[in-house]
Amino acid sequence: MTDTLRPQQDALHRTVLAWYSAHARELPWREPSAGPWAVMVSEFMLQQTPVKRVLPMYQAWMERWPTPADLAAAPAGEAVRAWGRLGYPRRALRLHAAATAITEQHGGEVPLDHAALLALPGVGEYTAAAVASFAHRQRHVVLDTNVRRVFARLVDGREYPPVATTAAERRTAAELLPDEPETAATWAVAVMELGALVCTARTPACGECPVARECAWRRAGYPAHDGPPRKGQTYAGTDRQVRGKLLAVLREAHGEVPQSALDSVWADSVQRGRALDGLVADGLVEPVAPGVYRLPG
DNA sequence: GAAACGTGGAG
DNA sequence: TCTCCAAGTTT
Repeated sequence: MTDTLRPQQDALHRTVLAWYSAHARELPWREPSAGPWAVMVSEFMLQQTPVKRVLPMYQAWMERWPTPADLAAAPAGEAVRAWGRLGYPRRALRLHAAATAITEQHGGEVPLDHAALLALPGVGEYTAAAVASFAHRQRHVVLDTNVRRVFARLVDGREYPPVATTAAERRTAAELLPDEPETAATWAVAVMELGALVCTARTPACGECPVARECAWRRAGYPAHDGPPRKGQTYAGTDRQVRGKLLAVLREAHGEVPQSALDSVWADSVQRGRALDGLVADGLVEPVAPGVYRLPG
């Protein structure tokens, strides 16, 4: 950062960090006792999934598999089953695969290095940065949907960030990131928390916002989002819904499942077959004999 | 870069 | 009821 902006940034940092220390939620993966594995598990579960729904699954998961080696020792299908209705079950498979890689290639310890984290199954740019920052207290740009929205409003004066992450967003986040690693790590989670609790997507609580006075969006009079419409997702009638129904049957039946049990959840046999093939291709379902399926061993 | 990938709660 | 959205990753 430039020297002229430094006093301004220091003030911003202090304000947000003070807000965080007063308002941060107490979440199990933020406890001092939570190690890198706990952080990694929480990050996988939190991908596109609200905290409220993650909490109970997370608790059960960590009790059952307290270390990567514990999870790696279990069949992948057990991970898929324990994932329950969290959604995007491929995450369970990838978390299991990540645990296996950590056990076999990293001596059972979650890697410290951002690049090594990124190489793990299911770990993308965000999750690698989050684990390196939150668990290992390193300095990284952590850009999730909350942070992008906060900066879009605070810095760019827009209601929402662009559809896809841009270089400009990365630059903004990098410039605002405190120099000291420990401070940067807390700043990252603090901005995220601000986006989750105050600077929310639907109805932001600007009256509670510690940086409202500095907010470009507020200064501009809260202009409504203009750009291209934000992607809406349809679900009813899609292959996704069928996959969900099929996998639910497999999860709840402990053991092998006959074709007839799967046939009963969706009438359209063409779509049903396509969905089942997809699940098998993804490794979420294992054919054990003609017309017999189960979760992967 | 677009599209696929689950599920449930809130407004 | 129906749309929007939630700590993204992979192909």
